[in-house]
Amino acid sequence: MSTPPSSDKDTQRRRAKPPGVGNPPVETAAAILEAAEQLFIDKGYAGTSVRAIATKAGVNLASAHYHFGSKAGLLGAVIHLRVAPANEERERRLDALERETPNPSVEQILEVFFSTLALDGVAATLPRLIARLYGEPESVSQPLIEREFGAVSRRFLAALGAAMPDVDAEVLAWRFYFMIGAMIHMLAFEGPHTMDPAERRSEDSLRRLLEFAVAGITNGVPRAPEEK
Amino acid sequence: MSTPPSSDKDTQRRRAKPPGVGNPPVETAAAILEAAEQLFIDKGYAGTSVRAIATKAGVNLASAHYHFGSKAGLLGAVIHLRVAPANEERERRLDALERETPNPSVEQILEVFFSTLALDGVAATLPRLIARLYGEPESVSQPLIEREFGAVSRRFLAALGAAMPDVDAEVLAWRFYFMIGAMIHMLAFEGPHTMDPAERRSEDSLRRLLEFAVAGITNGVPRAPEEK
DNA sequence: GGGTTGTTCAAACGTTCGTTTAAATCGTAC
DNA sequence: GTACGATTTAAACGAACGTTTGAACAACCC
Repeated sequence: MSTPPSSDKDTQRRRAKPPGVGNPPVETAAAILEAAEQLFIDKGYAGTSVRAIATKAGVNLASAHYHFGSKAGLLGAVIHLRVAPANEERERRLDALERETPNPSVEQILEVFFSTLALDGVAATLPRLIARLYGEPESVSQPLIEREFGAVSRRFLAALGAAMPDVDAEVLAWRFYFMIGAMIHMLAFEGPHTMDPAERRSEDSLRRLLEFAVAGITNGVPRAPEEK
Repeated sequence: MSTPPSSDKDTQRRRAKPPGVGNPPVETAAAILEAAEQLFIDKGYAGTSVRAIATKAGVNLASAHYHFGSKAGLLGAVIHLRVAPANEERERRLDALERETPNPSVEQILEVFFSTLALDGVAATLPRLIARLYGEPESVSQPLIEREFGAVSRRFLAALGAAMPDVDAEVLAWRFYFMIGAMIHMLAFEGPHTMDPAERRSEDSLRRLLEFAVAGITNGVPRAPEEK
């Protein structure tokens, strides 16, 4: 059952092993991560079995525990693999914006925040992965969310606060938090028209989301005061 | 193991049966629904076992299948039990608004939409239940979402369209959909400050959500044209 | 009373779960 | 070539899963 037939029938499985040639260890771990990511997205964490991951990756069942310790550890690794680079890029772009523009507008800040959703390498999976993470019970999701998003959220919240000095910090935090909800929702579920996952990250969708978010965050007063 | 000790120690369990006195059937089904609802909220659908539900409800394991056919059927029943009354009330209130006000504003319409979140009898559980439902894989959630929310969503979308005749229908649908995301997010997760579940439905939270939604839906042009 | 219907019960069905084990196999350094 | 650490393997662990079964039980009609 667990020995795949000699004919590797599709691209889903890891390369068929030439007899006697071992695979570099990194490949097994990478294959597990990739398969786990896809399945977590499609079925959720509780709905995905380690066996299904191992089968999809074309590796032995025990390899998942060997490399990642446990199913929960595997989830953490999958999340971190995708989220960390995207967040680093987010911060890098915000740094650049603040360097080039003395008083960046809310729209500019949010554009940076959303732009990473369309990054190559993360765009194909990250958004839905995040959305799924938020859908898990809080005991699973909360520690990971804080670990992965805590710092970057505070960073952007501070930048928005600087762009809107008249808005109370707590009020702003609420609006930011609603905005996150709108984003997660767009990434996770079908829009008003049926969309395939690629469509969900299209320029068009992101532009609409940006427009909505700017209006909500500024409460319909999009222009930052020219001078304070 | 499955026979509870004679001392019914808390309110969680069904009433201890006086020997020889059968319970009306409705009580068993209701106890199952109540327990299932709580567990689906806390652990999600895949994360909840029928055994856990039966134990929490203080009923036999087989009763869940007897009354609801399957675990999926039980989920459907739980969702419908809470959602249907809330949606009926939503439509009733919208009817009343449209009857009393010739051209209701976006804010008035959204206030009606959100107000049912604070209804007695549904407020304690419905919001988190909805949020959890949205977190499940689409194969589980999508049919239920369409069945339970399809009609009422189209109804409110039409009302919003009437209040904003200048806005393209597709654009409005997107904004409505973002708004749903913000709502779900607020109901499901901790806000910018740690909240207990009751806090999530407080007047304060709903007011902030309403403000955000009005700004987003109108794109910062809250006033409907006085006359067209 | 007997028969019928609806419900609850303990027990078990086969399957799948996350995890562990111990042997086999690898590349590499000696 | 042999010893060694790192990795993969087949197999099994006990537990939990959704579901089914058939007997017991309660209440009602006649």
